[in-house]
Amino acid sequence: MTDSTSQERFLQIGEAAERARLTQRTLRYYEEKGLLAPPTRMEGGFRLYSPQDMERIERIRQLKELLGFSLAEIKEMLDAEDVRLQIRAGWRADADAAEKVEKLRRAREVTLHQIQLIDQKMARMASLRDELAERIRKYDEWLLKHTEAAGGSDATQGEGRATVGS
Amino acid sequence: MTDSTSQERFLQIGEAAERARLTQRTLRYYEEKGLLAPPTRMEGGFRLYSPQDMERIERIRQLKELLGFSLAEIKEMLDAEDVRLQIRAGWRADADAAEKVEKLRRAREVTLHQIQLIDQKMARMASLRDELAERIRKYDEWLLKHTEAAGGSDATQGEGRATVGS
DNA sequence: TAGCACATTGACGCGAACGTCAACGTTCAG
DNA sequence: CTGAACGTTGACGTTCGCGTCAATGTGCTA
Repeated sequence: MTDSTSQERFLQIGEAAERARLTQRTLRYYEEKGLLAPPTRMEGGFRLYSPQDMERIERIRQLKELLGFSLAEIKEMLDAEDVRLQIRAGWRADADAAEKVEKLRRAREVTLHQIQLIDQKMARMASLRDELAERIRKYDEWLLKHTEAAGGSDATQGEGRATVGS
Repeated sequence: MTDSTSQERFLQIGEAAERARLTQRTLRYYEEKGLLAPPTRMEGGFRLYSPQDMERIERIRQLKELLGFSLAEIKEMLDAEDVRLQIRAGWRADADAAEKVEKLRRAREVTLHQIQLIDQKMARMASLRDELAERIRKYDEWLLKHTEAAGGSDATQGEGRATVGS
């Protein structure tokens, strides 16, 4: 098995973009903006994205679409986070000590801050959700009143009983 | 007391913008784009925002900042949702019946869809959160190793034991 | 009645985040 | 070795969501 399904190979920009659900332009743009490190190239100059690159691309999408950060903000985050990779690499060849510990602390703080932001957002989203769910209940109430009053044929599209939940 | 504290009065664009944490330009822009119905005016032409207007403005902010929708998307949502207000108003003067029930169904669907989007987002955010929390644990692990190894003085800023949770 | 803060419309400007050519080089199957 | 598919670097264009004048009108105070 030479791994035909998905992971663990280097991808050219076309397939990379496709898998990431982004455009080639976007990938190049991210690179241009320093969000993505310049990927390795083939001899002819074609970009080759490693699985790690793909991971990072995915992270960028998450941070952008899910949390709504600007690319500049995302860059900051990833930059701070990159300590991780520097660790995996030749880190034990520790030139100086305390500085790296400090970097680690920084990275930890950044990540923690992200978590806090997520928690805040989720809380606010939950409360908005409640508001909307309540609204649904009102709609249902009114609809019941009006449909049973007008004793009509109730055969509009089969949307089914979508659960709203707590 | 003629209500000096906050609610229940009409505001000019200056104060309205201030309270909403937006700019006057933004409010006018929203109006221009149809997100806000043209508010009432003073005789001279100055805009006067009602409490309901203020509510709507707040909703727009929520949808934009929290969920990251575009103004166009928000407009759609609010438009569909406006059935609610048409209900509160002279609705019982029902000219025709089925059409309004249909509008209600539409509004319900739109709201339900919003809820589903929120649920999806929250799920993805939760999983991202988990990932980040896991990362924090790794950081702590490494930090422990490196600080106990280098037998250092551990008195860097009092960040405290920030809980990461499950 | 003057003066100043506040508002109005119109128009142009701007940064972010890409889209879209154009002109050209690379890869690889046949 | 040729052709189609794929990629490369500019460079200019576009949309969104406002910012920022400028010229002018309004509201209220003194």
